[in-house]
Amino acid sequence: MAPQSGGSLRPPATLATVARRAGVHVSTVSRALSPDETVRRGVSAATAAHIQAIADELGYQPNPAGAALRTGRSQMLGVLVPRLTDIVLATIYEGIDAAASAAGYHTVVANTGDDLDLQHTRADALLARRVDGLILGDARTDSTLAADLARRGIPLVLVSRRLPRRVSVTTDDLLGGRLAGEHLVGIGHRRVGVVAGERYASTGLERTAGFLAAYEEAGLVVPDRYAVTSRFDVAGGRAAAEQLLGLRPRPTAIFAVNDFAAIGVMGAVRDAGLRVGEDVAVVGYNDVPLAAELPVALTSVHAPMFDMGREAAATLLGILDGRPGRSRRLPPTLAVRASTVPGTQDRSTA
Amino acid sequence: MAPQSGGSLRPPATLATVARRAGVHVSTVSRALSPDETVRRGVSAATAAHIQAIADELGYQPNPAGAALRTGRSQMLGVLVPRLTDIVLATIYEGIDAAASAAGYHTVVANTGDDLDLQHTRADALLARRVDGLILGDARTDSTLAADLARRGIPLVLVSRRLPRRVSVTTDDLLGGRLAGEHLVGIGHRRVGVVAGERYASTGLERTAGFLAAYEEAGLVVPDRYAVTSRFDVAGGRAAAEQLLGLRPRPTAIFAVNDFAAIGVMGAVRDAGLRVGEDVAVVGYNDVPLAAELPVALTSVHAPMFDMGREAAATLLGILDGRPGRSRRLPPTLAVRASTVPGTQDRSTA
DNA sequence: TCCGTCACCGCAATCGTTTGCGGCGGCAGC
DNA sequence: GCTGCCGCCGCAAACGATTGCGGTGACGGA
Repeated sequence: MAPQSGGSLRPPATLATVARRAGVHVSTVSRALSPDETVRRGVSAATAAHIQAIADELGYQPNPAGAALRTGRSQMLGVLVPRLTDIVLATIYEGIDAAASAAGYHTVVANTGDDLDLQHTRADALLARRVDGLILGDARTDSTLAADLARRGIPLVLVSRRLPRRVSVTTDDLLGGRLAGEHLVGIGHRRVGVVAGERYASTGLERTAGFLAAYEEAGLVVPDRYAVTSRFDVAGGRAAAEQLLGLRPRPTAIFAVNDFAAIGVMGAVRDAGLRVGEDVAVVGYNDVPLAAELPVALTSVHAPMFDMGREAAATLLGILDGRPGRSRRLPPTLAVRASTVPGTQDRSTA
Repeated sequence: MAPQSGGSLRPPATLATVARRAGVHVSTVSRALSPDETVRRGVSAATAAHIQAIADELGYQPNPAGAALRTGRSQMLGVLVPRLTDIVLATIYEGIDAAASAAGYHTVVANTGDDLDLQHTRADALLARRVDGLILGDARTDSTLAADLARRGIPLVLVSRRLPRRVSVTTDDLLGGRLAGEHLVGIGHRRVGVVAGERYASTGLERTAGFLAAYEEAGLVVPDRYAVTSRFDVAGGRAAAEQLLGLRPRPTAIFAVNDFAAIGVMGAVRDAGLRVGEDVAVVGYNDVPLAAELPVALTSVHAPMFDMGREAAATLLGILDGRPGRSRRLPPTLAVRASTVPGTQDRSTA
């Protein structure tokens, strides 16, 4: 292990070092320095202060290996994501890490690329590291991973995507899809297409369902072939949009369940010689920072990604403390921009 | 600690468990299961196989806390980045993690937001976790952090940004800037502007220097006021570009040391009623995936971000093994697109 | 037959922390 | 003055893995 802050190049201070200097037993030092207040009460205020001073002077930092060995808890959380280069997951992860480190936990993250085998492999690697719990950002409806982990008693919280009987923190994707649908209905689009994302992700499924529900309630039905699955990236959105734009009658608006897919849609619209916002309206989902910066600013369902991460971590920490975990669906809002209402600068329903 | 893979809900198997079942001493099990081949040779092939079989059957996973306590090494690397939501750093981090996990190491990452205090705080938190070494993705020329860590003997590698006397893995930013400059010179731009990034980052400084050198060698001098500092994000690029476009004579091309700044530049160009690529050429740096997908595809200096991360991790692992660390500058290439040569689909010098 | 060599394995200490238990005072109550 | 209580602290046993050292047995050579 690397030399620590205690001094230039000597071995880091331990409880024993502090104890010797303070003229007390290591157990007393351990108690005096405990974060747990009830434990700290086991030592008098005077000696506690004395020990604290010496610990500071020596730059004492508890060795997590020793603590983990004794307590059986590593103070680390594992996080699985499809990929960290996706800004949505990266933002969620930042929220997770913020909440975790505020509680004295560290997080270890791993990419799975939405690959079924890799999910298991990476989860096992994290568990081999003895993480205290897991946050899954890549739950798939066609995977047994979450169920397996739950059966093994691993403290577990899903984020971003949901699964039937598991604790999860997501946006209210049904509502988000509905917001998008109501918006397009409201501005007069009667023939619309949906870029629905991967069929194994609850996000795409529910956003699509909410969107279609809004249309149904308006008495408009969206034929099946106007809703196509897709990858979540730019290329996926582009391919799906090309398919939709080939339909007759051509849709006058397209809802993509993900901003990057929406960017792909915009590209396909341009390539077809049509104008985004004028000829074809486009709505995305998540409202990533880039959405407002595009040449034609993208109307998007705003999702509180950072908050989702924070809540997910808080929920998992609660479970580790023995409190029951409850699923939450954070409310999305709609940010209307030029891709559906040309001339709009930026306004947001909130 | 969470129940492990060994069984449904019983405590995870330990060396002792395996030893008892195998009828040997724990030390023999430890040796038989060691990743180090020379250690493994201390036990006969027969017993090793027997032990291995039982370990597999029991799903034995070594407890890292025990190993870390004894060996003094945690098999964890700490990584500091400005922010993980920056796809450049996220990609570099993926490279780091790929190399680290292939070598049996885990990585712990922390955001510093390029904040001087936070850099120290987060580094200390990582060291308190007893990481075996540190990779700094947020080195600043005006910070003493790297020097402090080096003085304390912490194994250290910089990535993305350089610092004079430290081991680093970066792209050859001087060359990258030069490629951008030579390209613009070559297509006839004589009056150019530079969005130079933050003055504390070697990336912006060297990319700018390389760019200016290319112009000097062409006998063209870029006046000081045509090179402005900026933040690295879209808004920063936009603000800087507004300033540049206000100059007379107006530059006919702008080089931004970062793709997101370049996107901001493109926005400012449009807002000024000019056409990107036609009236004002724009060049970015890094060649993030989005660059090729923009409505006007962005010419950009391609940087091997994933490889940088992988090399940085490999270098740090080498240092941990006692090998001397050597700095590397990976060669960038230029991807020419429509933002400088209208009509270009996509071609890349490689 | 005896000794030396070597391969294989066990012994036990050690890393640093936490925590149940017990001891030792001092103080109050009777 | 004795007993009981309680606040404060020390003792020692864990937790799980690694490793220097020494022991045991087999085997070969003389």
